[in-house]
Amino acid sequence: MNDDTELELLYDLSEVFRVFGDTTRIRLLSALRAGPLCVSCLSEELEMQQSAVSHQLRMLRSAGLVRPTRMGKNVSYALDDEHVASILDLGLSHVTHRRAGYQYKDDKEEA
Amino acid sequence: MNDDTELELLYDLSEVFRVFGDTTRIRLLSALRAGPLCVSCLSEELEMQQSAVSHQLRMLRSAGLVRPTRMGKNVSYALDDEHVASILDLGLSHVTHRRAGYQYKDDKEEA
DNA sequence: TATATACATGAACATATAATCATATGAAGT
DNA sequence: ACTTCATATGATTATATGTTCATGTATATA
Repeated sequence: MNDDTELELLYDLSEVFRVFGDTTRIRLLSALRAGPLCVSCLSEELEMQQSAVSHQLRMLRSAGLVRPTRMGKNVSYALDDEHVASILDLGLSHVTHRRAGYQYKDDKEEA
Repeated sequence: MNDDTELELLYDLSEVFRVFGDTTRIRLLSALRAGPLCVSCLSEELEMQQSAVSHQLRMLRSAGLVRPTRMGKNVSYALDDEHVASILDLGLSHVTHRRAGYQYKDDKEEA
């Protein structure tokens, strides 16, 4: 793998994480962990406007993290990939580990 | 765990991913995977201004992803946590898996 | 102490991004 | 065909974010 390919890979990598790196999208993914849900259900669950939810679902779709299935009038969304759940889990374990008391020497209060 | 705590957890989670979700920071983390490096080395490696690198290292520090150690005039940065490498790896495996030919029905060309 | 080197940081600016509003599309029922 | 319900999407706007420039701080060395 040459430097250029590696760079592209890193670009893709940061793009994936960027998609995970938003509160609304994380909440959507988290809600879908329990199983597929339609847009209006997600909208109620997060107490957000349907439009906002749809916009974010679109991003998740483009990133290949969720998959839509039409069910009559509704569209049901599901996590697309085992990786998605794994990444969520690993992130969670990191966060909870840090919460559990592990502290850093400085920068604790930084922006 | 009540809903409030869960919500906070998800906020923290998205924050962690947000930090990973930038090209410069991913490149920094990736460079540090091979071992600790000082700021000027990272600056050269990424071919970016020292100031930009420092700003991003500050974010990585605040997030607890890297740890600085002063070595004389230089400051050496290292990945702070095993989790960091794991998360990078898992993200990479997701990206490479998708690259390897798995394609989605639509949304392939979306923004 | 004066100077140089390495790094950090505040301010400013340009760009990216998420929510909202209005509206379009699409499916189901009358 | 018309209406209703569910979802998608374009445009707009407010905010967030990354880089640059200028400058501050810290360490080493003459």
